[in-house]
Amino acid sequence: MPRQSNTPELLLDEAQRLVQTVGYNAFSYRDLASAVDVKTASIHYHFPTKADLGVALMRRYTDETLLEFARIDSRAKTAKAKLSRFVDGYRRTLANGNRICVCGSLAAEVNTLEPALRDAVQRYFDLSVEWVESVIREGIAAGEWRKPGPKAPHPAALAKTLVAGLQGAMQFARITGEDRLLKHVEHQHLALLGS
Amino acid sequence: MPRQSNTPELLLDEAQRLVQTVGYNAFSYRDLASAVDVKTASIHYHFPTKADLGVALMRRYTDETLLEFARIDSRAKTAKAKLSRFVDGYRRTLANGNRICVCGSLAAEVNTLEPALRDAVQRYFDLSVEWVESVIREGIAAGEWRKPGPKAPHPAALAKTLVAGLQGAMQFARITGEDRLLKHVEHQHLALLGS
DNA sequence: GTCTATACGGTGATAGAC
DNA sequence: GTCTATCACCGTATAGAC
Repeated sequence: MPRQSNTPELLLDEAQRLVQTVGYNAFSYRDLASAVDVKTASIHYHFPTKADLGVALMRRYTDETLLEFARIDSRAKTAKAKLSRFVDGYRRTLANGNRICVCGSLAAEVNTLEPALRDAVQRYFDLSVEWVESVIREGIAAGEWRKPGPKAPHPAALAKTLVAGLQGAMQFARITGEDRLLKHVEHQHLALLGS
Repeated sequence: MPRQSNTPELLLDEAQRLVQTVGYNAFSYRDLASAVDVKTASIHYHFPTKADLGVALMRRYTDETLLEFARIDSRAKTAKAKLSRFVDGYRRTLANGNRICVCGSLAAEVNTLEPALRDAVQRYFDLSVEWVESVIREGIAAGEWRKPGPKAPHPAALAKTLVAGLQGAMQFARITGEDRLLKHVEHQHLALLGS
């Protein structure tokens, strides 16, 4: 995904990297300034407050994720393939310098965030779960997976545990060095669906 | 679990509460001082640096968790009951003012932590997984659950996804208000074990 | 759009009196 | 053990020149 090389985008790139590696509260405008080679005053010109920067970051991050959902929907043929690509996104994030999901990071600091930023994080989780749940229902409708019952949990529950499980797995994996955890989470959910 | 009301313990109580609600980087000695009604200089007397405070907190937290594992081992009869009590600990934490696990919080900030503190977090995860895995193996040996195979994942994988899944579920639940997520994670792992 | 200069509270930490 | 006083630095943020 190629991005324009203007200052705001470069700032968001670096801000995202820092959120994913050290957290939102742990980086400063000075950190961004030195990385992008501008002065902090210039950052305030583009993003008056840090909350503005955070909201802009979440907007871009959410848009890109929704775009990836659409891309997966249009290219993957089976529901299983869609879930596989979905999980692969997390794997690639982790492989990219041991980053975790932007929202997995913000989730831990949620009580310190501006309301607008907190809302954006919640919305991201809602959108992710909504999409995953639709994929699961699609797989059931297509006969790929069994219907909810005594052995198969409901799509709504599976969607939430998958998203939450992947977030937890990324944080766990970053610390322990475990590299098969995301695959385990994926396979366990597939097993619960009967495939 | 009654605690002595001396200053260091009160400071650790408040530090733990803050780590679990806002994160390690988001609270200051001033926050602790006002909560415990001492001056920041007194905190430095007990814990010279913030890293010392963090390490002391992790030591106490880990010790209490190991004590709980021993308590569960001695009181719960079946492996299923042990896992249920284990998950209930997370549920109680979340019910106690929307707190998350100390280590789930620190995990998100791990790249900003002093090495000694980071090591303590990793050790906590290792100990948790180790205990959960032993419970799972015990349940399989006792015939409560089926052996690993094409349908049942290996104990090592299940132990890791359970711990990571519960951590992710707490963070997810705190934001979305979802209150059945921990139960879902527990039930799904039981289902994968065949019970 | 970017800069220099600056304001000003927060931060971990220390010295030394009691 | 706890206090007052103080430090040097870092944090977000702003004013105004270019």
